[in-house]
Amino acid sequence: MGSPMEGSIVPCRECPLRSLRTFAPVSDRELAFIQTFKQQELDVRAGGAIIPEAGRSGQLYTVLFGMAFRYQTLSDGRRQILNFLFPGDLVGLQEQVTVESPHGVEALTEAKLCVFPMEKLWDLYRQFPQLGYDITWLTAHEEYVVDGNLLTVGRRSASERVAMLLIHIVKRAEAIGWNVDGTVPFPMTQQHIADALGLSLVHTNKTLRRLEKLGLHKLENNRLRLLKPTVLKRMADYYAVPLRPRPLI
Amino acid sequence: MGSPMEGSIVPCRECPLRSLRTFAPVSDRELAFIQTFKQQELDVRAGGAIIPEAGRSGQLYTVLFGMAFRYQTLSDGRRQILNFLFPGDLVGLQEQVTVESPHGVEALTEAKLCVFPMEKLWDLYRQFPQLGYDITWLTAHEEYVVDGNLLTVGRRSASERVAMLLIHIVKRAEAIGWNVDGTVPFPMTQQHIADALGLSLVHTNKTLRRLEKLGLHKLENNRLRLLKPTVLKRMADYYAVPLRPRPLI
DNA sequence: CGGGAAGTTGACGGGTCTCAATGGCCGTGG
DNA sequence: CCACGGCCATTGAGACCCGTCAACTTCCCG
Repeated sequence: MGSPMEGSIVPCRECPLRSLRTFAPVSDRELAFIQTFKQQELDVRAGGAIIPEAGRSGQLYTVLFGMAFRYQTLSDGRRQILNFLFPGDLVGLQEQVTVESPHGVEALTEAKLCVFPMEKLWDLYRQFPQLGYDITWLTAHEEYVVDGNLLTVGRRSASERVAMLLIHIVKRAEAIGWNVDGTVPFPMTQQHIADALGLSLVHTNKTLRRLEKLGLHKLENNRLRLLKPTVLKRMADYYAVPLRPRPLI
Repeated sequence: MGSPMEGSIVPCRECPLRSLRTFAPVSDRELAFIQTFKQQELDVRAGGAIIPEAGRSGQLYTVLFGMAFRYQTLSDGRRQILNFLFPGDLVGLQEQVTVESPHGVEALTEAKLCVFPMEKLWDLYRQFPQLGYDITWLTAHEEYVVDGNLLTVGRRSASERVAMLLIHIVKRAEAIGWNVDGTVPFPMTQQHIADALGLSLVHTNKTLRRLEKLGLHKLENNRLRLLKPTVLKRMADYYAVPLRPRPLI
């Protein structure tokens, strides 16, 4: 998943993500603006907080490398993971909506994020309407992902939920070239999976083991391999939706 | 909830929603543009489809009056309601993200919607950056709502879910002046509630009855009255989050 | 080696689901 | 006018999926 380069900030024109086909190209002018928009970088360790659940950060973040997740908790500690974040994902916009932070964001692995100041967001909309539209697009896309998670948690059985999660993780990982030799990184603990799927830890474990014993997938060394993707997709009632090329800011 | 005015289109400068304090003011220039952006109006009966779950509409909609809901279904018919739509809510943006429609939108009551063509969306971003930002805001806000629903469905018990729904409906209804004499419109059937909360119809019924017998709320004539809002809020672990003034397009 | 986090497994209880039957309301048509 | 059918709400009984409790193992890192 890469490692942080201490001391030096990655210039946007050399951003390793842009060379991926997943991301739509940008003009030189736009790229130059994004470079000025990028205020700094944020390095976090695995398990570190990116946005605390209480309080405001007043900033936007794009995941540069590593994985993270958005979550919300009840006062007695029950936690729901809203979605997982991959490189290229934008976080922090929802803070514009509420006065307090509506959710927490935590790193799943060691990660690096590009930091953008909210104050310059207005310049972006005024000077580069296309980038403004791209931000809307990214927000709508994230909502689309959360919609899917809500369908999963609300209407799928435990096995179906786990199957869905496995497929989804692989799909997102593949989009950014993380499929190496048929396996993708899988840094989540079973507690993360349980919190994402609305299940208990114990039941998550049993369901995972059952699917693994059925030979549908294999989890080893924090990497995931789908052995029978077709069966998993049928089980989850999954069908791929073609996406437009994705903007990157 | 008002009734449709056959034959005549509501001019944006006379939009009955704008006089509500819930919505942020706009400049005259912006209002004039919104007027040209508004292509037509769409009238739907209760239960009618606004956006079919398959296929694309290629348009944006703002609810002018009435209620609706977004949903997604599995191939065997299981349905999850993603969120309820109130006047002022914007729908249709997510279609930009996928090639096919990611969700269906259905009217809950007789309703009227303002229709905007996607093609002119680009003009909006270029000529009126503030409106572009507003659209992002509305999208982020809807995601914030869906986030909350995901927490509810994933981590709250049946009673807690029902309590949460009741509070949420009242809050949204009050924001647009629908609180009359301590009651708000409640057009959903128990099947809608079940599909929104990820519960079965039978269990939804029993839970509703239990809370009602406890004297926490009263449902009558398709209107809802909260009798013990404090108890309901404690039960749901609800706490109000202050929102910024809301844009209206 | 020691200790804590993560994973695994069994037993048991309970919350929720499914099946089934009934009654109320209302629009339709005979 | 009333019979009828369909949708919605209500309620009971039983099954089952999933949660909780508890104990143990494995893994990892200091």
